[in-house]
Parts: sequence; structure tokens; C-alpha cells
Amino acid sequence: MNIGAASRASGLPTKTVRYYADIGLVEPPSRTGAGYRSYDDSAVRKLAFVRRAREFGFSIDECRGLLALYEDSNRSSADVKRIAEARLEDIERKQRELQCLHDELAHLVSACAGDSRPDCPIIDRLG
Amino acid sequence: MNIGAASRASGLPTKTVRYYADIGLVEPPSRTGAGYRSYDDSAVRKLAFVRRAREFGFSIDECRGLLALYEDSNRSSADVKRIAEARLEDIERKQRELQCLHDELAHLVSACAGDSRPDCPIIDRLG
DNA sequence: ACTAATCCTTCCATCTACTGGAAAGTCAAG
DNA sequence: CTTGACTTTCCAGTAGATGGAAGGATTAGT
Repeated sequence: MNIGAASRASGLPTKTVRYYADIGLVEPPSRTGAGYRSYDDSAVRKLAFVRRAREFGFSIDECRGLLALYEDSNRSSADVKRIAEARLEDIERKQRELQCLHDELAHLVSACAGDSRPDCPIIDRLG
Repeated sequence: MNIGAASRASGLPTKTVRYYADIGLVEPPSRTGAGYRSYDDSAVRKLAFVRRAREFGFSIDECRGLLALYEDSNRSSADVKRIAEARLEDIERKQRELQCLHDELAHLVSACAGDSRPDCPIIDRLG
């Protein structure tokens, strides 16, 4: 499988597929005589695994850890759970931050006349 | 006022104060004979304005627009409101995304035994 | 066998918004 | 006169890709 096919099969852009090997996130694939990267099903599964983990918002480093656990049949689910719980706390912290921002900004927006006059509670709040 | 004082007064790191002038977000300050940057109250107010706007999550480009409006006494509050509403929509979109992630991840975490065995719904979901 | 289209390669640059650090110049106090 | 705090410029690095150029490989069609 050339990189284009692996890209379609994994759901990652070819650029990203190369990038993940460059940074050592996944194994560099073997090469054909002409230097083309050659992927097998197992490599594609790992790429797709990383894609899904990234979609969940795991960092590249967390993906590294998850991928190692994915490949380790002796893993303990506790190790996986720890990583996921840390990520969940990140998400919850971000949610609280966003909620504060949202409420304050929504308040300002609703208080702003949005007409041709210069008076503006949004600007006032920032200035 | 030297950059250190302007930094303390505006609440931005000196690095960031310089950076904002480098990228043309704020006017480059005048210099003393020795080449030290020299800030006045008005410059500090603009820096603090940008800091608050950044804290609200406005991008540098949005800050550019807001700063222009801040300085324009003929502004219409509608222009400000448009920028703030766009940001509010960003926030709301991000909130929805985070909520999805949160729910799915929380579900997986709660379904994971977190013991020494390898079976793990989190890995299953990613693999 | 030739050619055009598509694919692949490497390398370098760019994006956001800074931040860190090195080497060197300046200023105020004691 | 020295010490320490402050400042300057410049270069590099962060995360996580993405864009594009220059050139080689492959494949389908004629």
C-alpha cells in the first residue's frame, strides 16, 4: 500500500502520515525499490488509532502512550484509564473556562446596542 | 516609562510587549537616546486593552480590529458587536465539541475497570 | 514506444502566539 | 568603580501540522 492508499484507509492526510513517522509517533514504513513508503494493514490500524485519539483531543505525547498500550497485550487498563482521566480533567477545566468567557461575553453582547453610535459596553469592558 | 514599567502597568510580559510592536499590533514606541523603548499612559492603555481582549480569547487579528475601533471615536457599536458575536459563536461551537468529547470520554472512563487486566473499552474505542 | 496524468519523494517555509536564552549595552546606587 | 538590575537585538524553539516547489516513478491510454 502506497502512502496515498494508507492515507485514505486511515483517514489522515498524506502529509500527516509522513509527519507522524518523522516525529517518531509511528514506525517509519518500509520502502519499495523506488523509495516509496509501503504500508500494511497493521500500520494503517495504528494510524487510524492515532487519528481517533487526536480527535478525542489527546496530545501527540498522550497518543504515544496510548499507542504503546494499544500494542502491549499485557497492559493494565488502569494505565489507560489514568491517561483518559487526565484528559477528561483537561476537558472539564477548559469547559469551565469557556463557560466563564461565554457568560461574560454573552452578557456584553446582549448589552451592546449594535447601532451606529460609538457607545459600547464591550469596548468599555476592554478599555 | 521603560518597557519593564509598561509591562507591569499593562499586565503583559516584556517579551509580549515587544512582540506586539514587532507584528504591528500596537505602534512601535519612541526610543530614548540609549535606544530604550519609552511608553506613555496611552500606549499602556492600549497594551492593557489588548491583554484583556486576548483574555477573552480574541485572536490577534480580532484584537487589531477591536483596537482600531477602540481608538476610533466615530466607531459604530455594531462593528464591535459583530466581532464579539463571531467570537461568541466560536466559543459556542467549541463548547459543543467539548461537550461531545466529554460525554463520550466520560462514558468510556466509567466503563473502564482500571485494574491490572488488559481489557479496556477506551482502547477498544480507539482501535 | 511515447506521453500525459497522477503519484511519490525530499526539503524548506509558514501558521498562531508567544517564550527562552545568549551576548552585549545602559543605568542607578553604594 | 563595581555590582546588579534593566535593556537591547537576534536566533531558536514550542505544537501540530500544512503548503508548495522541484524532481523522480508509475500507470493508463494511444
